[in-house]
Amino acid sequence: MAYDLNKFFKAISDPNRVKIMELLKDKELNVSEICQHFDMQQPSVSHHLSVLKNADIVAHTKRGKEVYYRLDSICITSCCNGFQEQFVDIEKLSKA
Amino acid sequence: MAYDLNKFFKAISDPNRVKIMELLKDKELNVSEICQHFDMQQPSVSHHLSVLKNADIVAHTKRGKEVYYRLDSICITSCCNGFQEQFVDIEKLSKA
DNA sequence: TACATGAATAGATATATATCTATATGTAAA
DNA sequence: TTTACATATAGATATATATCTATTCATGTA
Repeated sequence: MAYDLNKFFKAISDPNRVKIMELLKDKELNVSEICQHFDMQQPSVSHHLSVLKNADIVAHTKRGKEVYYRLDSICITSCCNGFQEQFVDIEKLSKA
Repeated sequence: MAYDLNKFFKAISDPNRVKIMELLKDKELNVSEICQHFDMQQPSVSHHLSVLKNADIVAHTKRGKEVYYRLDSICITSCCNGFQEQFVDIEKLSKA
């Protein structure tokens, strides 16, 4: 099944999820560590993580009791580029 | 005031609005012409257009009774690129 | 095995948003 | 100067989503 671009954009259209992505920019973090940066309760953070995971924006690995999350940069790049290409004629743009 | 990236992603996270953007890919259309491609009523289409306009994704020009809408490719490009740069380390990515 | 801890899930509720109908506004033409 | 038409706005309602509390599940440890 083709990747759902709409799912990607729904996922990143929430500021708390974008903030999670920022936290994960260049390091893995587990759920508790992510929670420390928010006023939300842990289940809310877990909800946002599941939305991000469902859009393939993050991946996760369980190590012991903790679940570590990390960013999938390739997904971000391909979605952003794919969307652009869908609407922007590169040649036309370079003439502007 | 800085451009609100979240507003951009909220705007493009609705499939009907993305469809409007597709219709406007390489031509201007007025509201009635856009309506013909949807089952929604005209006020709903106007609502979506106002969301897109508010995010600077489309611009409009009134000519006589009609209001013509067109895509702002530069906004799309800069938002997609800006978002990518916020999360993706280009150098790291090219090594992958 | 019982207990403690980290994370996910369930269910309820509040908030945001998409859509509708009705109406207002602006413009051209009869 | 009325009338018709294109679009926008207002207000109501339905749907989606974010958040909360309570609970379950999984894992490690006493």
